[in-house]
Amino acid sequence: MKIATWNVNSLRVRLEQVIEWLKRVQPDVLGLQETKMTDENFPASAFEEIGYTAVFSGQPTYNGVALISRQPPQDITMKLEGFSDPQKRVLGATYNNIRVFNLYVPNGQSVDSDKYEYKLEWLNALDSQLQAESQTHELVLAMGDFNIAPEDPDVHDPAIWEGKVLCSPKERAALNKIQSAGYKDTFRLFDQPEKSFSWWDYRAAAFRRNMGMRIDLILATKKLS
Amino acid sequence: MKIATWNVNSLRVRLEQVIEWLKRVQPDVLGLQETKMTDENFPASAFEEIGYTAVFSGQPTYNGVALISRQPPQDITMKLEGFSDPQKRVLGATYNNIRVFNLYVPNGQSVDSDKYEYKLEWLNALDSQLQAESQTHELVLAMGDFNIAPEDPDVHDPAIWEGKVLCSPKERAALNKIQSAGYKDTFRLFDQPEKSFSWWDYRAAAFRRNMGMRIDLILATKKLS
DNA sequence: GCGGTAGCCG
DNA sequence: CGGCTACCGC
Repeated sequence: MKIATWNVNSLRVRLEQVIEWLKRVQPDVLGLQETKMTDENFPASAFEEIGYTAVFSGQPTYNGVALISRQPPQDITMKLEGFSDPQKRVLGATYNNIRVFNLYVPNGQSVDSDKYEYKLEWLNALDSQLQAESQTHELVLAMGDFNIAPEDPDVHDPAIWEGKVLCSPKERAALNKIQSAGYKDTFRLFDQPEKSFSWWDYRAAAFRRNMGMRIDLILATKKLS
Repeated sequence: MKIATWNVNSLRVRLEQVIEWLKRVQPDVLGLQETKMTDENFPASAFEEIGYTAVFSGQPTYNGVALISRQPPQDITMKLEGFSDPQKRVLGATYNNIRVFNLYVPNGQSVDSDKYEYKLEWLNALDSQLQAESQTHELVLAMGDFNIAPEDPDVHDPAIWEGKVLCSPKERAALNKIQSAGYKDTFRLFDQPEKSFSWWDYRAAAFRRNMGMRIDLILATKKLS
């Protein structure tokens, strides 16, 4: 199984690149975040034409997630249990006995904002969900844009980012709680080059200088990892 | 002398096409309307690079006129005498003893709007200006987006447009007044194909069906015409 | 910086 | 519809 995650920041704008990437890389499952489109507008046929199935949970302007897969998804869920949220950030589905969660964790804006509190509550609900899932499924995978850099090696300049949103202790503690319940950060199961990042801020021309962070993660239960 | 007029609806967006057109057609003078840019942003160097001089009178978002020419402009004016107007719709300049006015006549929106009254007042001031110009210059040319279809043959469907803005009697009377003072509608000095238009509404896919109007005009004093 | 929205104008 | 201005989020 080949499983991947991609924050597309508008699927309408990025569709052509996503289709080309799928044709080239041929993953079994691809999780998309920030599709930024309603379900009525979702370009399902573009994926069908190249042999993929899509499930999606979207809204206008913000958020929106999708799972693109070779096999049809089963037991689809679009929310975190017991956490009422109009924002579309969760898509769970089962493929061949692997329970897959595609997640767009709230960004949190800054540690002193309401959005940060929402992020922490959301992560708490995610922890509950993933704990429950690992009770009922041996093979669980949780991937997506976590908007958390797990540790300092995941940050281009830890001193600058210390305590800031994406790196703050409470977020990292929330992620640690999930991990200590058995979910492994799969990227760290193997040796990796230094300064391996998944996100670079548009605003600072950060990509050119590799001033990035690793905030997109694929977690997996022990058995799966 | 080859003289032309073009409502560009944003010179920033249309610049490349304007430059290519100038290189191909090589007019002596080109009047642009709806440049939609401030003078600070005007791309004067793009014209200089291909051997043209530009004068311009712009504002943010709306209106804005420019004259592009081989020869440098003389006796530049940017207003109608005795008509105070923050909107940048007028550019006059002299080239080789030809007095040229580039005009973006107000659209008027609808005959029952304040903008229609403004259009009529503006046209009255234009008449005064052009009368005065023809006293002091034998060769006067007034071109641009007049937002008036002079006569029914200039309208794809005169019945639909009867009495409406762009065709209403008061506008046509204002234009007739200018014409009867000696300014000729140069397009009608020669035989022309039926349904020759200069503008088609974006909104109704009007271009595809040639549902246009001739509202962009080049008027010239008798001696010049 | 690069996505998105909404409203204004012609 | 296709420009514009604004603002929002990351």
